[in-house]
Amino acid sequence: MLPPKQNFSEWFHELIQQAEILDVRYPVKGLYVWFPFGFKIRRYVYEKLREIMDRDHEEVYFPTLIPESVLRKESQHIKGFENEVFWVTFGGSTPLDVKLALRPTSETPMYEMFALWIRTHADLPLKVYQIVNVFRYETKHTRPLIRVREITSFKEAHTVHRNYEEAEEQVKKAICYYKEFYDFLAIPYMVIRRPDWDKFPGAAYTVAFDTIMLDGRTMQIATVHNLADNFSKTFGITYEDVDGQHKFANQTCYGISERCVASMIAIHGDDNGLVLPFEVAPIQVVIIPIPYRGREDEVIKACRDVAEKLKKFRVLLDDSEDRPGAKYYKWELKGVPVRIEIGPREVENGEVVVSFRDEKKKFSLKVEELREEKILEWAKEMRERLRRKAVENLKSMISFIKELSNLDAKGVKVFHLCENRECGLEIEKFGVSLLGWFEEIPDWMNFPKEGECIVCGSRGKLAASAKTY
RNA sequence: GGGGCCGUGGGGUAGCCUGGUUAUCCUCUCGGCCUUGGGAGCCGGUGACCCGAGUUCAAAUCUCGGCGGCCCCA
Repeated sequence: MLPPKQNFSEWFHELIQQAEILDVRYPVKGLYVWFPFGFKIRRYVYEKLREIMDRDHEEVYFPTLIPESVLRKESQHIKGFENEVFWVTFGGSTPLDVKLALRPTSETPMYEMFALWIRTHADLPLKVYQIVNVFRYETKHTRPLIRVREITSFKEAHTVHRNYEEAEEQVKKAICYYKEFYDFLAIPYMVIRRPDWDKFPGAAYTVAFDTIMLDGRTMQIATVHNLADNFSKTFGITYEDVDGQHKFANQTCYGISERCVASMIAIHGDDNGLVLPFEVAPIQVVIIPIPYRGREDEVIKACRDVAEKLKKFRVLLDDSEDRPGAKYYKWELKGVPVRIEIGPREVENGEVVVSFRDEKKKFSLKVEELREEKILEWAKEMRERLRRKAVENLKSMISFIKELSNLDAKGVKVFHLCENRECGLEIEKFGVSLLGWFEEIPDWMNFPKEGECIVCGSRGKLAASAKTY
C-alpha cells in the first residue's frame, strides 16, 4: 500500500522503493542505488535522449577528476560551485600537490581541451555530449532522483561556434531537442529564461524547462545556456577565421539529469503506483492467467500463444503462484501499460480481456484482433491521454495575477514583470523564487503576452514565480 | 550556520522512562495444504537490539564517544 498521491512527498519516496526504482538504504547521504527495474526505465528513457542527441552531436568521454587549477580558471563559474565541490586530496596516504575535484559539471575540463582541438573555422561548429555521473556536495535536504550528491545520469552537451548568432541558433535547436524529449515522455513544461542572478555561473543567459509537481512546487528538468565568449576568453578557445584573423569562439552548453525520470514518475504516477509511457516501460505487456482448477493447461497454453504473438514487445507471462488480484496490484505498482487477462471464459470464446494502466475499465477483444499494430495504436493513444491529463493538472496549479497582494506560495503564479532587477527581487521577498520570463508561451496557456509590470507598472513580459525543488 | 528527534529481523514496529524469563506484533521471505475473474485462508520454519568504551552480579534499556538517518529555523 502506498500513501495517497495527495501526500506527495511521502508518496514519491515510498513509490521509488516499492516499485524497485532505487534502494535508498545506501549509507551515504544523497547517494542511491539503482535497482535493476529502475535502471531499465533509465535505460529506455536515455536511449531516446541519446537518439535525439546523436543526430547533431558526437558522444565523448571526459575524466571525472579535474585539477583545481583548471576548475578555478573561470572566476564566475567557480564562485557558483565553490561550496558544493567534493575534493580528492590524497593519493593513498600521500597528500596531493594539486587537489583534484570530482566534476560538478564538465565545462572546465572540456574547454581546457577544446582550446587544443580548435585551430581554424573549419573545426567549427564542434558539438559533443556525454552521459556521466557528476558530484555536488548538497548540504540541504537530499531526495532520491531530485536532489542528490551524485547525479548518476547527467547528459551534458557542449558546443562551440564562430560567433554569438550561431551560438544563439544552437540554443534554439537545443530547446527543440528537449521539447521533443519531454513530449516523448508526455511531460508538460514551461520554457523560461532565468533572471540574471539565477543563471548558470559564467553564462550570458540561461533558459530552463520547469514542470510542476502535485504540491505546486516546480522542478527544473533541463537547462540550456548561452555562454557567449565568456569561457573561450578564459580558456583561450580561438580559431583562425577565413580572413586570417584569430577570434574567440562562442559556446553553449545544455543538460538533463535523472530528474527527467523523477518528473515522469511524479507527473504520471497515481495512488496505485507508476504509470509509464509504453515506450519506456521495462515490461510493456503483462499476461495474467486465471487458472481455474482442472483448466490450468488450456489457460496457460492460450497465454503462451498470446505471448508468442506479441514477442516483438517486452511481454511478461506472470504464471507465478499469486492470485490474480494480487498480480493486478503488483503490475500496476510497476506501471505496466497493458494488461491481458486470460481465463477459461476467454479460452472458450477465443478472446482476451484487456485493460490499460492509466484507465480503470476492462474490455474483451477477439484474439485475432490482438496484433502488433493494435498495440502500437494503443501506445500512441495512451501517450496522448497521459499528456492531456498532465497538462490539465499543470494548468490547475497555475494562476494569473495582476496584484502583488495576490502573490503567495500556493502553486505557480504568472504575471507581467519588467526586466528591472529591483522588481524581480521584490517578487522573491514573498518567499518564492522568480523562475523568470517565458521564453515561449505554451500552447495550453493563454494569458496576455505583455502588460504592466506587477511591481512598477512599466512595460512587462509574462513571468512566473513558485516554490521550487 | 542554529536547534530538536531517532537508530531493534529485508521493510514497519512494541519493549527503553523504572536494567533481570525464550525480545512483541504486522509485513516480506521459505516449505506444506487448499485455492485462483481486484491484495484468500490455515499449519510450520528462517531472520534483529548501529559500532566502540564505561557503569553493573547483570545493558536493547543507564553514561560517554563515533557512525548513520530524519525534522524544524535562518
